[in-house]
Amino acid sequence: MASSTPKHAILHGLNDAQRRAVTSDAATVAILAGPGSGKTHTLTARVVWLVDHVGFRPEDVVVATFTVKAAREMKERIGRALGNGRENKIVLGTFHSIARRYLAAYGRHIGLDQKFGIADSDDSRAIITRICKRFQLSVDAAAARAWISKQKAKGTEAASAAARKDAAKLPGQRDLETCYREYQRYLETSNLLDYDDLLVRCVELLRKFPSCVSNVQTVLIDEYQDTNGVQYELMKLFAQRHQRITIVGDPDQSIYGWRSAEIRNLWRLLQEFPSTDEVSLEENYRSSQSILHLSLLVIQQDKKRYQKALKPVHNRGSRPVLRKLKSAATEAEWIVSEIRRAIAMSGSMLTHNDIAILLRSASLSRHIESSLGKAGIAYRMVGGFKFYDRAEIKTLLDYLRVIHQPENNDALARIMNVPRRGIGEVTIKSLLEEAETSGLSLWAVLSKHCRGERTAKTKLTKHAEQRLSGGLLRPLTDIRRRVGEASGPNGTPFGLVQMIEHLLSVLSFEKHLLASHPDDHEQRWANVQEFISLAADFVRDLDRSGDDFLPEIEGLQQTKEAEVLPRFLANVSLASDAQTGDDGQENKPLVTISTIHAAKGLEWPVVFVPAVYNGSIPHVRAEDGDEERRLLYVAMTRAQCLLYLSWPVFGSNGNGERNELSPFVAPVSGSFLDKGPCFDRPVMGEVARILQRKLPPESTIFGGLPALFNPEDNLFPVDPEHSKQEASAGFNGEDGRSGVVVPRAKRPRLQGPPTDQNGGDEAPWRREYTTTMEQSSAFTIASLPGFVSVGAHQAAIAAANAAPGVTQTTDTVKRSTTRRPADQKSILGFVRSNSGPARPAATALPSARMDTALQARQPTGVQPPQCSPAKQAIDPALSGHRLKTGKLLNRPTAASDGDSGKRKQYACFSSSPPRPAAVEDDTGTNTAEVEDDERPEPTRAAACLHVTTCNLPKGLGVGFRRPAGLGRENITPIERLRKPFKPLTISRS
DNA sequence: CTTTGCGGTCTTTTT
DNA sequence: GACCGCAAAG
Repeated sequence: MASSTPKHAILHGLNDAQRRAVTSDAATVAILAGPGSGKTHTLTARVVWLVDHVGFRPEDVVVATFTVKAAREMKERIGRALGNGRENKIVLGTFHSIARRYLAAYGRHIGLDQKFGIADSDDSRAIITRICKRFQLSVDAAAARAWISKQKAKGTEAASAAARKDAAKLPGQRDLETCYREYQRYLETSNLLDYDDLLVRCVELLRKFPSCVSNVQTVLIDEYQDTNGVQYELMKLFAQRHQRITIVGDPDQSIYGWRSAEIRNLWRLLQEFPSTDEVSLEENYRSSQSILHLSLLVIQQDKKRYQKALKPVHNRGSRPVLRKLKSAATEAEWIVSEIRRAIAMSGSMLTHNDIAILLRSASLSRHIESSLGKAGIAYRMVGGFKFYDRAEIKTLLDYLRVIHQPENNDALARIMNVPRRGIGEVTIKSLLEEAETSGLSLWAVLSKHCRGERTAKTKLTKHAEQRLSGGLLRPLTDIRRRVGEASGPNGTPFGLVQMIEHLLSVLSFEKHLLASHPDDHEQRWANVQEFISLAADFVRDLDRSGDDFLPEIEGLQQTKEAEVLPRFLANVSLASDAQTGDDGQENKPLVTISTIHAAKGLEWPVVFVPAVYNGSIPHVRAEDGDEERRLLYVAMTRAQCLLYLSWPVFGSNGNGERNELSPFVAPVSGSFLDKGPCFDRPVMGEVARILQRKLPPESTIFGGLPALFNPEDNLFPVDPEHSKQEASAGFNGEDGRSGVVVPRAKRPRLQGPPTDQNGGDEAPWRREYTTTMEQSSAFTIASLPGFVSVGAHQAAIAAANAAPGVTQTTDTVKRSTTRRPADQKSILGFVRSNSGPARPAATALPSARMDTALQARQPTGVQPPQCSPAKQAIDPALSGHRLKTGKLLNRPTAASDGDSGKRKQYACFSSSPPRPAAVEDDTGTNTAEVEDDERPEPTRAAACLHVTTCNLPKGLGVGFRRPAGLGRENITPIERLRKPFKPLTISRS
């Protein structure tokens, strides 16, 4: 074996199912698993396996993720495992960035100008608004934009089918189409691609010139449930040569439906690649049992979902909290008080880094940010406002874009009067119109006018003309020229940073800021400085690890991307956020505030999910209620040890509007604590075990408590309304029918006045027994004494598994089957049987083993790889994923659900984990084991406290470049491929 | 024609 | 609390 990494090292620390997924020799592998089951870890290991063990060249492996953050993390992890910087050769990134890379290299084959720019959402909005005005279209610009984006995202296959179907449709349709057409025409003349175009054009490229990807051996996709139509096509096209695809996903975490993500793509894949090896990972290594239990109670309200097993590995932990507060402001204060309490009562075992506040909308952060700020707690905000969205940064970027692409009318129009040049809105609009109707670019109109070659129809004052010519056109032309010279032999280097600095001085940018933002010009100027250092970092990282390397393919000309500027601009457009440099500010612990969407794939020991009221989750404007529920599920399953949901009873817009508890939470509200848990020794001990940390001795903890510290969560009334009889009683009606075991909501005990409860209560943390660190090893089972490292523990399990006689492995571990449990059907089978018209779901293959399931789809499996057969198999109701909760039209299972709550017979899926409350958590199975692979990276402190930037380790955002042709032996891809696959380590019967 | 000041309107999620 | 449209002053 020519493996650089020994096999056992790749597989080290993986459980059986993960191992099977990693080593599977099937061409297509689908890994379906719930949160915290090590999906990404498994995918990473498979990449390493494919490279080091199977022998694919890294540059022949494509790994696509959905978000920039995921791509960064993936790259870092692969880098750690692979070493030698080989991760830089892998074609790894978001779908959009990979597509851009291919278009930059080969785009001219499909007639794409090499210097194409990327139109961001602001650009497209502006363009579409203008088009709607000019053509007097009777459509809302925003709606048109959404429609156009949907059209593109559908993918060509679906689009052509749809086109036939609704040929004659709504009256608005015509206008929409006109708008679409004009929009595309405009983008083309400005040499711009919008986000969707990147994918669409790449599909076109790979379809017409398959040789571009002829080297690709295998394709791996993370968060597959979020792919949309085009991305699905793109995936297949990348893999067109060898059809080797590995996907990882979880239908329950599909939260991008609004961006045209299609869960259906999962069925579609299984349909089109019938011999796909399905692997499910069932152990949850992240959360405590009680967190998992409650999360499942929430997600199971969706009766149409494909149910997967999810087995907690950890101990029970403390029950999640559902806290009711008076207002959003109180809620924020309460969060601060709980953060302080948790940290203090853990003796600083927990730090701010361990805490996340996850929001449905970024705008909800206002109160929370101000409370944290008042309390002096440092935080960072992920998602929401972005660094590059700041006005001053956008202006600078627009200047850079115009330097790069003079024909970018929108950018030019935006900067024409910034800094002020005495040119108003009206003039600019008129000039833009003139440019568009005359077929010239705005730049051309202006420069011709100023040179006297052609007089613009629009009147310009002498003053404006002068400033335009001297302050805009000339300097930019000048910069452009100097960039050109720099690439010559002896030219003085005029790098990106110099360019920006030059620009700043030519524009007197600091003065401009002072004039236009007298209040906060300092902050804004600081942002500009930050921007410069970002650019410097980018240039440096480009030198170090390179970017955008695509392997050479024989007989196919690549366009080399030489210039820094276009790459910088592309990086900005495609990166969701800036990575700030390592400017001073050591690793100060920061609380994370994030949108739920941006938190996917991450985990924290302590998670707050505020604003769980109707209108926030589910959001008022949300179209798909089930998706909103999944969103809540994603948020809840980020938590490892402590989970807090909360909601303000009264809306914050003054007029005493009442909120309603989220309907996803209300039915199970009784399963929550109504206030923060008492952090006594056992509770904190469990936290420590889950996190594998050392809990300081009690003396240290109490010694460190500030004076007058309140050890309980009783600063705020449990029922802020004082009325004892309202609450959530109304929601319990459905429970019996839906079969969810819900303890009756407990009436919150009436609390005394919030202030004076301290002395009276018996101090709950002062237990009779003291559990010291040493004694706490007794919590864990004898065979694995004390706190062990993950690696050691995994090794122990592995060893135990290897020796069949040894019984000390826990039940949980032993049952970590490598396949679906006996009563869990293939996900494809699930779809099939659900789509059957009157088939009682419960009887459908009640004990289908995988083999039978496989057989079941074999006959139909041989199908033309078109989407039509797949469509047939999908229950339309399901594919829409739009079924309302509780409207369970007389399902035959309803009856069986009702009776004795032993083990629910879910319609054709597995035994599923809502563990009855009676299950003992101390069966000795739960050693403190943790898979830390999905722990968020420690992040650097922001430059200042309240900046909303996300700091990630540097050097990971950029792609990679390698001197072409270096270090590559003359082994053709084909020969590589011929290498025998390693036989499976796990026997399959 | 541009700038400034005022009042009414809305507030998802991301590449 | 930020953004748009409108009216009046420079």
